[in-house]
Amino acid sequence: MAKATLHDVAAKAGVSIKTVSRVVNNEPNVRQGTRDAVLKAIKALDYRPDTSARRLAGRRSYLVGLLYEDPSPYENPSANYVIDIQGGVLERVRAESYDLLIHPCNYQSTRIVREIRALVAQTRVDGLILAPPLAEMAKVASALRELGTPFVRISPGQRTRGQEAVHTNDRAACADMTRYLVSLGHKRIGFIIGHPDHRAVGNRFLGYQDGLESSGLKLDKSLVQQGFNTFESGEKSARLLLLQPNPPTAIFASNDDMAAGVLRVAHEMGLSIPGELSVAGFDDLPLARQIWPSLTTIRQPIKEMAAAAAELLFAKIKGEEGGGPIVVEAPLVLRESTGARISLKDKRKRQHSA
Amino acid sequence: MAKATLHDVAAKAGVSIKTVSRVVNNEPNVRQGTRDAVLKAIKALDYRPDTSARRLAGRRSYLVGLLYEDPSPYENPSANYVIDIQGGVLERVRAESYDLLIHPCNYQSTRIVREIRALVAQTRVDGLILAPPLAEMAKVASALRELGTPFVRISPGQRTRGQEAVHTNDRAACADMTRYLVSLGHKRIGFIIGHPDHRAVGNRFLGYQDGLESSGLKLDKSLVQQGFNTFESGEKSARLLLLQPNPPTAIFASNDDMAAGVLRVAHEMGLSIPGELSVAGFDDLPLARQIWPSLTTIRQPIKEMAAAAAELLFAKIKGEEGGGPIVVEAPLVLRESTGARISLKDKRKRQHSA
DNA sequence: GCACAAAATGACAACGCTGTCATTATTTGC
DNA sequence: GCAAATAATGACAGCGTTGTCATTTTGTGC
Repeated sequence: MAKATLHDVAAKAGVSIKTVSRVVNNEPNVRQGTRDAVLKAIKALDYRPDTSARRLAGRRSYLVGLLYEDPSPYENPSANYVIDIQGGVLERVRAESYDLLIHPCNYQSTRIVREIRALVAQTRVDGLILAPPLAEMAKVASALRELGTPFVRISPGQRTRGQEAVHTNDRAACADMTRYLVSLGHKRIGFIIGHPDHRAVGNRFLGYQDGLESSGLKLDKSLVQQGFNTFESGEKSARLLLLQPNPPTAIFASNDDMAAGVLRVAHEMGLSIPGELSVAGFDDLPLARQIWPSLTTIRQPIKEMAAAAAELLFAKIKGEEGGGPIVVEAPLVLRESTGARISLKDKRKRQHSA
Repeated sequence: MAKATLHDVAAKAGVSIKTVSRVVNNEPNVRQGTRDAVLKAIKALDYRPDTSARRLAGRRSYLVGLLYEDPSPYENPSANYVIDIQGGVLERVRAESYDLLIHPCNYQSTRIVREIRALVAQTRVDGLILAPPLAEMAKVASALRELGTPFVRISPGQRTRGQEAVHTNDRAACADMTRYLVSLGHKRIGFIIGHPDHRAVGNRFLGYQDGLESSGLKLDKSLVQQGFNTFESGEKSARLLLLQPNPPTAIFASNDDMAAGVLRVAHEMGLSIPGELSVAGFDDLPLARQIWPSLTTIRQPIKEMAAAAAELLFAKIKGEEGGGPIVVEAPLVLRESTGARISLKDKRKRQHSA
């Protein structure tokens, strides 16, 4: 059975191909009766518009691009993150019968803007979705604006021009986590800052500060280390934090990979967790459930964010206004790596009553 | 600057568009001088053939599909695996200026064959790359043969019809790993079999048996458990293995996720690693370096395999014969989770002091 | 050199759709 | 109820390629 075309449908419905085209594209000025007849013919013939023909004839490409940091090099962000983003975007993209063009890249490359320009020029994508850390690169955004290509960013650091981005409430969630640690009895809570190029992760540090403040604790700079989102940088920061004279009793890392690094160092040092050290992360990677002890963290609903971003992008492509920025809730996930602090004095009573 | 078309190039080179088309597609019957002139014009105008137009006019779609098991559900195979596959395939696909269609799916779905049929019918892909476990589904393969769509499989279980697949030497590598464990002094080596639907992983069990045999050890069925490639099934199998009267001193899991599960159970049981229990996995996921202790495993060069698969697919699409199946080496990676066995005497001392 | 085969090139119609504009129904206003 | 306005529909030319087939050029054998 050969593939049905507009002509087949038109013949079956007794109208012209242009009318069928109008129905398919939801254009106005088609009588309800005609529309129904066409719809019926489409269904009967299982007609699907040919994307190549549409691309060739029309102004649209029925293509959206997804730009993300290539996770294959070891030191780069998690594959799970990218997979979830792809999954969320694919879902929406398919629903619109668009195609998805995946494009892993390297945000540090000096040619990144040229690369993106070339991508847009060659593929003629109708729109682009940017994942961090590309989402927050000003030069990328301005290049795209100049090209007139609609785009939506996932978790950019700042909320300006909000309606083209999807955020999580990282800051508030981190404040909550910090207060939770305080509620367990911790007074010296270490923090590992995320990669400086990744501002959304920077907001997590602000949340930590908020949490301290609202708990009546002061920020102690000796308890804060700069990490780089990697497992290894988590290890390094953990050593710096734990080997000082008055080490923290809890460490809150800006992401799970670094938290996993902290856990590893703690194991090496023979610290019991959470008895002697509580550890918290952010992201809720699969890893968080698989390491030992399982990691208290904050769940980032990545797939949903990606789906929301795609939704937003389609609205932009269709020229719809408003909708505004989308903020998705990131809930705390309490697991084994955090617990009541055991000080030199016995605080086990507390544990029992809690 | 508007995009250059065949016409522009033809005008500049002083030939017809058909001749330009011939040059672009490397067709025969073009004089060298003409070819050079056209090539020069192409370069000068930075001409790139329009994929949509090609798809529409020609028989080819300049599209290859990548089918893999959706890794988003928690219990499913690793995201890293998929990312590496995508990376390897993308590399080759771009080099051929083809497009890549990613298609996560669910191999257990009853409609999987229909889904793939629909995919082929709608997108008209020129070829397909199948990742496990879809790579070894007979009904998928036969449906594709029937449709006449070229395809290449990555790590299918068996080596029949080899020239359309890329393998690793899993069996030999697992035999090596087993012998390595024996060389450390282990005589009771547990094994966790992979998912029964994933035959390539089944070969690993055969390798384990080979290794035992060549070391003069007999297969003890009480030391073998059936796993399902997941972290959780690794935990479960580990408990069954370790809680029996005469537990193994080493456990070799068919993949890293399960090995991570074993590690976790060992921690819970207070077993020191590798002192009281050695653990080995297979895959060398990033996880393998991040858990504690780091995992001895076998590296599967997934990205290279995927690139090789794409290469093979293009050869098939072009109708080239031969080349045969590709086998990629999987090297052992020795880390902290395996070590010399501590004798019964030492073990007792330790237990007492602990 | 000449007839003929083979190689090189070109003309032109698809491919399946959208955009433009002309044409034909249907309302609307008064 | 009639002209003008508006809604509904259709005819047709591209979009940038490839495939087919006709035409021209070059090469070959004798």
